Amino acid sequence: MYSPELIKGTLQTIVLSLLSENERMYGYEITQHVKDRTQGEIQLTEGALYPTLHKLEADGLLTTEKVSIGKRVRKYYRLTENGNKQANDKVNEFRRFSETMNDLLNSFTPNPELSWLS
Amino acid sequence: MYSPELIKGTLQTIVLSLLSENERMYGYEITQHVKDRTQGEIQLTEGALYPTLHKLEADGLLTTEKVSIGKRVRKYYRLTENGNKQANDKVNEFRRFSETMNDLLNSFTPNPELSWLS
DNA sequence: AAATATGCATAATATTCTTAAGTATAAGAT
DNA sequence: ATCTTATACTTAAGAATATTATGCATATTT
Repeated sequence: MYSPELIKGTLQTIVLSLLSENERMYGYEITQHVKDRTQGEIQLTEGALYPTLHKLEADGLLTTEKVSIGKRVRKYYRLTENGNKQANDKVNEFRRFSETMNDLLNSFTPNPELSWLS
Repeated sequence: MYSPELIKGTLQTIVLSLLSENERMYGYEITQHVKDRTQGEIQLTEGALYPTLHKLEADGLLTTEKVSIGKRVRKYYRLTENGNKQANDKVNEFRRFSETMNDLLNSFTPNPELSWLS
């Protein structure tokens, strides 16, 4: 697992991009999808995911539909047009950001013994 | 500029990696260095940077020395041994994370018109 | 029958950042 | 000379976002 600070700020990007590939998904499905696709390296917690989904819905980027599965109710999320635009923007931004960061860290070579260490 | 959430959690990584390349640096120098090297795409704010430097020092990852420049006092930061280890760890972690994320977003192709949009 | 998996929600807390204000010296422009 | 911008550090208030924990309930596996 990655230290949690790193994942911060990428949750919306992850959710929107997954919903761009899949017509509709529900919360639990999203957590499993991410876990599987990252070999367990990114595990979304419910306490972070659900509030985020609610916020994206409130912002008009997602719509919901409830579907009964037996006695349980599943809540599916689907992108709006605006949500799709945001998905494009967010994913592109992350890719640019990750390049910028890697450039910035590029001159860095792990060195266990720097001469000037105190 | 990137949306601030994205940069969250990378500040320590940035600071530690820069101090791994440069024997010692002071706060303002770090902000300028990052700004220059990222073409202004990442601009550290003082309100974020200085508390972080103080925390890293409190955690024993950095040491400080004050140097008088005329009437002003400049505070230089330098890695400790532990700080250097953390620098290695943090940079490696970010690189892995950025790969994981890019894999996760990989199947994503920007598409302005998904058939199922609501 | 018990344990695990599925499924959603929210409150309390912690972390980390933004924004803003305060303080002060140095350098460049008008 | 004076004003503006750059240099340089600090801290407080507030916002945003996540962690941790709790609660509730059904379904499946052992």
